Amino acid sequence: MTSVEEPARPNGRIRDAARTKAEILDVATTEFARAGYDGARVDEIAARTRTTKRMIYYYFGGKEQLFTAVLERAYSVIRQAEQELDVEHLDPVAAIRRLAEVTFDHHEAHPDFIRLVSIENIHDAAHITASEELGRIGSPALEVTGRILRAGRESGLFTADVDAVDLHALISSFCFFRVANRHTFGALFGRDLTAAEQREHYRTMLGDMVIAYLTADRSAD
Amino acid sequence: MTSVEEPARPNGRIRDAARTKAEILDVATTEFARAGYDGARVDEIAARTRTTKRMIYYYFGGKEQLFTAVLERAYSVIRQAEQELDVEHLDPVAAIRRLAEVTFDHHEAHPDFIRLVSIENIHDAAHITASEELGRIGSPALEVTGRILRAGRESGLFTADVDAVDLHALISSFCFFRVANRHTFGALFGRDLTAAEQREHYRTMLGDMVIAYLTADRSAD
DNA sequence: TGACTAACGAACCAGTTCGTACATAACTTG
DNA sequence: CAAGTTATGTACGAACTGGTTCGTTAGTCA
Repeated sequence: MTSVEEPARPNGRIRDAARTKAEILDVATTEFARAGYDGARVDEIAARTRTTKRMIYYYFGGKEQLFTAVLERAYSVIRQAEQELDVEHLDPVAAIRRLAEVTFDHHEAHPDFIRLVSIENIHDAAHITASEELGRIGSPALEVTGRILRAGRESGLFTADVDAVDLHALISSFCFFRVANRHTFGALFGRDLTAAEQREHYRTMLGDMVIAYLTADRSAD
Repeated sequence: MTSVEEPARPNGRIRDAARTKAEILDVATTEFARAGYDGARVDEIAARTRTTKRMIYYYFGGKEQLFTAVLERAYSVIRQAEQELDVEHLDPVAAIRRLAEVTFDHHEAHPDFIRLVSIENIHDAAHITASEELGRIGSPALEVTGRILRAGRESGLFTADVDAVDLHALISSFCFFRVANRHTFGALFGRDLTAAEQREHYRTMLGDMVIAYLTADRSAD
């Protein structure tokens, strides 16, 4: 997520709009993810930047718009990762398992993003709803998923009555919960869902769960 | 969650410690769930009460302790619901399905609780960790779940390698995600996971998923 | 019944927080 | 290189916010 490279310049006033803007976004992402929207302090974000609070208002307009910009960039990262998804050459079962694994890995790799999503939900997705940019992006992975599901159903492998959106919800829920709720879960049940040595266990568990669900014998129904 | 009954008394100063305390907790629960910890305002909580801010500090000590008290009460509600769980007379498959349904229903019925859990996770479960009361309560349902799982495995019905805690995570994740992330999910994918007409679909989906996972044919492994 | 205490209310305070007014320096372009 | 534009830093303030101070009243018990 850190996209600012140090130009290793001496200090003194430098004019580099792109760098300043990107640096503010980087710091703001960390700060909002750490403390929540209301918990985050504009002064604190500015202080961790090589520029001043003035620039936050100059480039983004205010705290609210800054948070929206943070969300927009965070979502664009997933969209990009999804577009690189290459599973259509696999058979349906392997493709879905791969999709689940990619989702799992992405959640694990971006805990800050998970926190931002939690925070945005506490605010009833007000910023996403207001953002034109976020309204336009669907999810590139959904179409791929839809095609795989159709192929799996046509070949008789998949029996479950779900569409791509439902399947996405099912996969995401497990990945999301494991990262987002690890603190309360750990405190209450004494198990760290994100412990490194459990990683493979949960990754396999997710894949098994999804495939078992999709391919379950429903002849008794 | 609303536990304060109106005594229908005329106004003027009344002395009722229990009522005042409970009313503060009720209002604080709503307010924290609505705005998050930092977003919630002590003045606002007081204003929505029939008493004053002074009483919040008198009874709870401060904002932080008030939030902890809110969490403690919210968790005690589930613990109680879990203790009323009566599934051990059912066969393993029916028992687990029932467990999943009860969890599903509880999440749906208590969206405020879900929000509080999200909020607490943003704060790294600091309050739960600090609370003695919350440290003591495990989860009464876990032992029941463990017995069912063992019975299912002994009878050869269940093949999955999971314990009660993992199963609880699996079930909770779907129920939690559906409620907690409904706003961002709805905004991005145009589907309201909590729409009334979809309720049965997702409730069934959860049960099917859990049972399919637990009973999947693993002879090929 | 009168003294004591738990419960309560109004006003206030000190520190914080978002946002802005003003000044100025660094590039760009004619 | 002069004039204009873009980018940047400093200082400040009005409103808010968690927490407290001080005083009062309702219940209760010797």
